[in-house]
Amino acid sequence: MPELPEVESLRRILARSARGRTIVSAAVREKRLRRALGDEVADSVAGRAIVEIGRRAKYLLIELGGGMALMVHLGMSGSLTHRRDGFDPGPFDPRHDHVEFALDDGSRLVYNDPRRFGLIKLMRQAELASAAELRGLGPEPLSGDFSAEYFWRATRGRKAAVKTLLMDQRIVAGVGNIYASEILFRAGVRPTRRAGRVTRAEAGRIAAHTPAVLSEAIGGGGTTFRSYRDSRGQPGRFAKRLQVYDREGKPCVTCGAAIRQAIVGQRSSFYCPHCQK
DNA sequence: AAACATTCCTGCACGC
DNA sequence: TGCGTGCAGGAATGTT
Repeated sequence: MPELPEVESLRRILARSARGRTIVSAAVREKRLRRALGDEVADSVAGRAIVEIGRRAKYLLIELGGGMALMVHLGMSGSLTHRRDGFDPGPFDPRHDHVEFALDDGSRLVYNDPRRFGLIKLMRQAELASAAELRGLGPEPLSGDFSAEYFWRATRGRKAAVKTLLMDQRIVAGVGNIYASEILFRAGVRPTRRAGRVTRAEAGRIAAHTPAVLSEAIGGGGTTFRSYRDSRGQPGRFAKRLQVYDREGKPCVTCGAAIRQAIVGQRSSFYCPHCQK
């Protein structure tokens, strides 16, 4: 679920609902996430204000008072919900409410993650830029830094499938499995194509459609494929607008040909055999 | 019951 | 030969 659009939607909602609040206390019920949570996290965040909510790639960056910051990654199945009295838990199994932050207005920020592939890490704000998770990330696709020329250069000589490179966080930050298929459909390039064989024009279309698809998805509040919910517990509305993902055998929205599925780099990929070369 | 929205690690092949 | 890089495959895990 959580690729860049879902994390950005989350960031925007939290910036309105939680920024400026103070964390009164925190409780860690399960610290075995992708990496074990440090024991000091709960005590260290208590009393700190939530100053700003940022994002880099698929990482949510919560700036706290006193020069500290929380780095949050949702993995495959994570969610961070802002709950107050009357919050409908919906699909959230309370057994997977692993970390909870109580805020000064009585609301709670709850990190829920059934598969525990996610990450919560407390660090000094000054250390963020050099953090192992963020160092080495490619350009942000919505910043304009992910240009046609850049992608063209990045693909030269590469034998891996173009979809694999589009999902490589070192090449461009934030594109995951769902949006990679959507971007390549709009660009008219098959996900299986060797990256080194992508033409300059195709690289240009991919670079152009990447921010376009991601922006549209953010506008729709992200994509709910199975269980994703935003911080208010709402599903994303972009799933209705997916043109190829999870549509194997269904007609292409452009030409009517049956959408095909292929495994590329271990990941399920979808494309139109007629529109994508 | 096979598949899965993400990332990290290992091991092999290749080229300089 | 040795080293770095690219790439494939698998692992982590619970749910549907």
